[in-house]
Amino acid sequence: MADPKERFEVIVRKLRDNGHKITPQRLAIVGILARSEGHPSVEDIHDEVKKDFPTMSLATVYRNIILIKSIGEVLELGFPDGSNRYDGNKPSPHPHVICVKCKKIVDPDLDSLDELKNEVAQATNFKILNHRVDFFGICSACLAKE
Amino acid sequence: MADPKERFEVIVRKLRDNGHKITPQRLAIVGILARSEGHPSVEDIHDEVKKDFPTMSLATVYRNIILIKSIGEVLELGFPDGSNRYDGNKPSPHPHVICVKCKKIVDPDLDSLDELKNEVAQATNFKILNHRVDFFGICSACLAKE
DNA sequence: ATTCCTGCAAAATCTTTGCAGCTAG
DNA sequence: CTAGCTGCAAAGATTTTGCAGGAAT
Repeated sequence: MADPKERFEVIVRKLRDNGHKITPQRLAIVGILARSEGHPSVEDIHDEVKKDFPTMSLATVYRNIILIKSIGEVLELGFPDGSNRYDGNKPSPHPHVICVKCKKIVDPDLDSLDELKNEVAQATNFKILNHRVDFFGICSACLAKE
Repeated sequence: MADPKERFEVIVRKLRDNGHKITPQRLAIVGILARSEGHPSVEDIHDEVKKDFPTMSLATVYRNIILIKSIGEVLELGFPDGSNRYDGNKPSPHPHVICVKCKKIVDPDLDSLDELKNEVAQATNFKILNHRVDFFGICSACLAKE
C-alpha cells in the first residue's frame, strides 16, 4: 500500500496544477481516496466526510470523484450488482480479488499479468491501453467459517 | 463462436427443464442471446425483438435476461460507463478485448489465463469461483485509420 | 473581482415491481 | 385449470444537472 500522506499530496498538487480550487470539502474527499481503506463506495465516502462536514451533499462527492477520475488519480471499480467502489491509493489498473461472502477486496501481486497482456496484444493485434482484471471467490476466513 | 442454433436449443431445454414456460417472446429473446452478435445491450435486444413483437416491453426483456442469467446461460458485462452488454453465445467467463474507438469486442484465446488464476489462488488463499478479465485498447482497423 | 465550487432540489437514466389480464402446459 | 408470463405504468435506485449563493485565488 502506498503511503496515504504521499498520495494525498500528489493528488492535491495535480489538482492545483490543473487549475482546480482547493476547498476543504475537496480536501476531505481526497484524503479518503488517498487512503481508500476498504475500497469505499460513494456512500461510504459521503458518510465519512459528513463527520467533518455535516452539510456535504452527495452531488459534491460525485462531482469530485468525476474530477479526480479525470486527472487519473482514482480507479473506479464498477461491479455486476451496479455498485461502484473507488481506489485512490493505487489508481492505475491492477488486479483485484473479491470475496463474494464478506466483500473484502485484496490486491495481489501477479507476475503472470504482463505475460497475459502481451499474449492479448499478440493474439488480437490491438494496442492495449488499459485493463480490468478481477477474480471472485471466497477468502480463507470465510472458508474457515463454513 | 458456438453454433447459434445449438446454443438456442441448449438454453430452451434448460429453461424447460427448470419448469419455465416457453413463450414466443421468450424464444425471441433467447434467439438473440444465442447469437449475441456484437454483444448486444438490453436496448439492442429490445429493438431487435420489437421487429417481430411490436408490443414487447422493456420490462419483459429485463425479466428474461434475469431469468436466463439465473440459469447461467448468459454472461453479463457491465462497463465503466454503466452500460451492460450480454453474451449468451459463450456464457462462461472469458476474457474480452474491447476497442475504445469502435466498441468492437473480441474474444481471444489465452493460454496464460489458467496460469494467472492459479497464481491468484496461491497468492491469496481464496477459493476462486469466477473472474472478469477485460482489456481495453485500439483495434488494428482503428489504428490504421489514424 | 472573477472564476470556480457547493448545496439543494429537480431531472435523467437505468432497472425493478405491482397489478390485471392472458397463455402455455 | 392454474401457475407463470406479459404489458403497462408507476416506483426505485443511482448518478447528473441547473441554479443561486459563497469561497478560493
